[in-house]
Amino acid sequence: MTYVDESEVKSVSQATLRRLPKYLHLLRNLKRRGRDAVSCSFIGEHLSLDPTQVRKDLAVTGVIGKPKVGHGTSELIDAIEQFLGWNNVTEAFLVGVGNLGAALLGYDRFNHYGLKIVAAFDKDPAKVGKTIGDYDVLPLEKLPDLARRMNILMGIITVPAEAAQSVADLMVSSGIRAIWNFAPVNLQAPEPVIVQDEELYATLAILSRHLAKNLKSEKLERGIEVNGLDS
Amino acid sequence: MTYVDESEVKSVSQATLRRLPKYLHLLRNLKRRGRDAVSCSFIGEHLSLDPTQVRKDLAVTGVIGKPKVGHGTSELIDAIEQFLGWNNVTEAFLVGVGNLGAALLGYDRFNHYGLKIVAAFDKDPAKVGKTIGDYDVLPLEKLPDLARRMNILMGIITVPAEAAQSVADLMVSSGIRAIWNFAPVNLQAPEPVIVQDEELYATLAILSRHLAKNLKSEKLERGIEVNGLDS
DNA sequence: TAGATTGTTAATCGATTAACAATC
DNA sequence: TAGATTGTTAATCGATTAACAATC
Repeated sequence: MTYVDESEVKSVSQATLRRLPKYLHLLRNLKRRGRDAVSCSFIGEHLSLDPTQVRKDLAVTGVIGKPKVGHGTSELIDAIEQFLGWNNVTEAFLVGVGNLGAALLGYDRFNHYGLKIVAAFDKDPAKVGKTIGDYDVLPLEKLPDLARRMNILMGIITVPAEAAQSVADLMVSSGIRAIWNFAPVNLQAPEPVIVQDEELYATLAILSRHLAKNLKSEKLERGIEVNGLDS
Repeated sequence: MTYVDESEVKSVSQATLRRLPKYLHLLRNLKRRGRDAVSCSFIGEHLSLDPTQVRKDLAVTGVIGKPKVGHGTSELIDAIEQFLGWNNVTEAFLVGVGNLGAALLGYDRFNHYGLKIVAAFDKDPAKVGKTIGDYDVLPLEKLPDLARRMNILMGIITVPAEAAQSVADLMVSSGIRAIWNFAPVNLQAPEPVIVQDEELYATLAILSRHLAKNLKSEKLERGIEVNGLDS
């Protein structure tokens, strides 16, 4: 039995964590428009979510609302930011300066989400030394030493699938604890490192299936009697 | 009661749909290496998934395996591609030629996933007329007419959050049925259109929370007695 | 044949949703 | 005060996992 207090560092479902940025985004908009309190029903309506779910999600941050009033907008924003650590900046290294990598380097909005990419690396000698936006592309060999010295905890992988695991290994052995992986492969990493895949093709699959199904339905409907009564 | 046969056009959980591209990617690799049959346990091991889950997922495509052998690699690949409609090319329009939009335009791998971006649009007159990779950036006003004439069913939104809903509305009114949304907002679209958000910040939230939690644990551990026994 | 693997039914688990007392 | 909204406990729902007979 360890004495790391679970109420202090409790585990929250990924589903909840994924919704928190949506709340944050909405709340920031509301605040900008001068709204200083908001109910969970209001949030739910705007994000197409069940109000009870909103309430439960927000509860993980520790905020307490006022009956009949709701939650203070600023208070809620602060609570979510603190819960996600977005009140502090996390510095990250990015490896793989292709199209996608370059796009992320140029993405200036990450600073609202606690993230700052501080260096970019590539294995390809043709890319090393080039400048992309504000970044000089560094050789991959320099990553371990720099990561240690700068105490970098987050790595972003935007290399082709084949190279992704070896980059992950390098990151892990350099002290990186959290990996944001854009390559379409299952990466292995030992505790306490976590890997999160950005599965572009997963999203595409849902859209593609929707269209494929529609086409099929239409064909069927053309051949088969359909009446409009439901049930 | 409609006579659209549910066994032909059945509904599959999003979780399953999201895993199909992973299977596909692995299977293509295996095929390339000359493997012509594969068991669900093997797939599960490589993707860190329960073998029963793999079996159920693959069942939606209609493939039938052989006891003791597994499934034919090529057969499985074909089945998944057909199920997702990736055996045919879906043509898509992209709106918003910023960093991310440009990256997607330059992404040459989509053709393995049934997608072809055929035109790029932007509202900003400064960007219209420019060439990005193989694409001439067209003015947004041209989208409706072109979409109708080319029978475009998929739209990709890479504009800022504020502009996303109006772009979505334009797409919907131009006959587009599936929207891949990279802007961090909840978009509304009427049936039978579906919107899928690519929630970059959702993934980031999970990673950030992991790091924030780690830091907290470490602080706690420094102050509080911890012993290594579990349970 | 023996046993690896299939497909399917049942059990478990966790997340979402509903119900409701507490309260500003 | 009355009622909108909270926080929480219980019910529902769906997805994952386990169990097992069928079979090449």
